Amino acid sequence: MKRAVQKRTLETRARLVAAAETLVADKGYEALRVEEVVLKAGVAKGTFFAHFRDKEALMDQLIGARIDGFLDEIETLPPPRDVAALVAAIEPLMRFMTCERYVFDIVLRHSGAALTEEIGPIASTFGRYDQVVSGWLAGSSFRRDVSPGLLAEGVQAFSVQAMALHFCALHSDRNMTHRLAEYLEAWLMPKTT
Amino acid sequence: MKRAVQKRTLETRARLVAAAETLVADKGYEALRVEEVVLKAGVAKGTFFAHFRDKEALMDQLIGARIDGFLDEIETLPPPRDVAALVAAIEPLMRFMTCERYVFDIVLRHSGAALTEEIGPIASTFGRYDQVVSGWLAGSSFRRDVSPGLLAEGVQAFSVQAMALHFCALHSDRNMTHRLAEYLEAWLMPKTT
DNA sequence: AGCAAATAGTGACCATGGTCAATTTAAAAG
DNA sequence: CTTTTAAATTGACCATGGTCACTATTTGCT
Repeated sequence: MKRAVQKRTLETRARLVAAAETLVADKGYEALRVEEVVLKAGVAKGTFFAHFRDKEALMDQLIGARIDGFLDEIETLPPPRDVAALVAAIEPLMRFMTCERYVFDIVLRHSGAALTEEIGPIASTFGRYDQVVSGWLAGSSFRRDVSPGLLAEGVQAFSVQAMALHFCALHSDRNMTHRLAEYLEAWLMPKTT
Repeated sequence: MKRAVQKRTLETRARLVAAAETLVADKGYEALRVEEVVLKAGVAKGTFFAHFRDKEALMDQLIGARIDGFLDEIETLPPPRDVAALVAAIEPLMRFMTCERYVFDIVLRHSGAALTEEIGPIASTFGRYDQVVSGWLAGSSFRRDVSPGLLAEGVQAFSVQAMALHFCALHSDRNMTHRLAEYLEAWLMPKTT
């Protein structure tokens, strides 16, 4: 027989998340230790793993929540008229995703859902992202020879590429958006003869 | 005063790599344990870390070597005339990179060099890959409105995307190459009106 | 209320990657 | 050949994520 989740459960979970968020705000994602989280939340270590499969599951949730926040912002924007506007729209999100190498690694690892039924927070945001960009591209002045869905996947692929290159010392910080703009210009507005 | 590397050093390193390769061949990359490697190589644990910064550095080397092998093959091929040929050429490499999720994660994490001077084996192979594809695209019948270098970066971005989606249960195994073909058709031969 | 079943929480314990002061070995100097 | 010095090796030790048998609590039933 199945029972409803107890209030206690929600509280504990909330305390764990709150503790983790505080610690992250203080020292960043990479420095987060499960030990510190449970200490701050006032629960035993085992409890943590009763709520999260592993440390990454917590990260998935924390980071996914942040990404969702950025997507909320993005959704309020009008459809971009050109590549520059598109890049400007998603720049804050990209900045967050590359705020730490560790964060970017986690985002990458979770961007594709591991299993169909087990779509995590970050994987969901990628779906949302695709949705938003598809919508933008559907009624735009960008190329029309391929579907908006495919176009959006391409935007995602190039965004990831631009972020990945951001971590090479060769390519300096502010080049990330320039690089993306160059990619998207070629992707969304090919000038083939 | 600096001294030349001792023969002993090379031998030890070779034994470590050989032991690791055997173990990987037997149980795969993810199951590799440092403990087992040093046991098989007949050295102490500390010795391992005197030769490799961490376990990932070993993985970088092992996987990088394999990728180089695939690139050797690829380089013997004639420049592909169309997208299908291009995809067919790089398919074996993609298959290897996605043979384990763990392998793909490592490849991703190392594909961009961490520091300019610290370009690891995998990062080098990505440079080589770009080189090869650029060469192919330079004198081809694909689009010419953007540089071969940029085109090659796009091929890389789409390859990564296709491989990443490969791990979603939604997209079945043999769809990886189809997906890539679709991307590259749109990327390399845009039919904009 | 009192009991039974399901759920939540605990903390000692384990697995494994990684460190480092001490030791051994090889090469150069005298 | 001895001494000196740099390099290589060692293994006890640590850090940290993760497990699990056991205890505690809540919920539903009679």
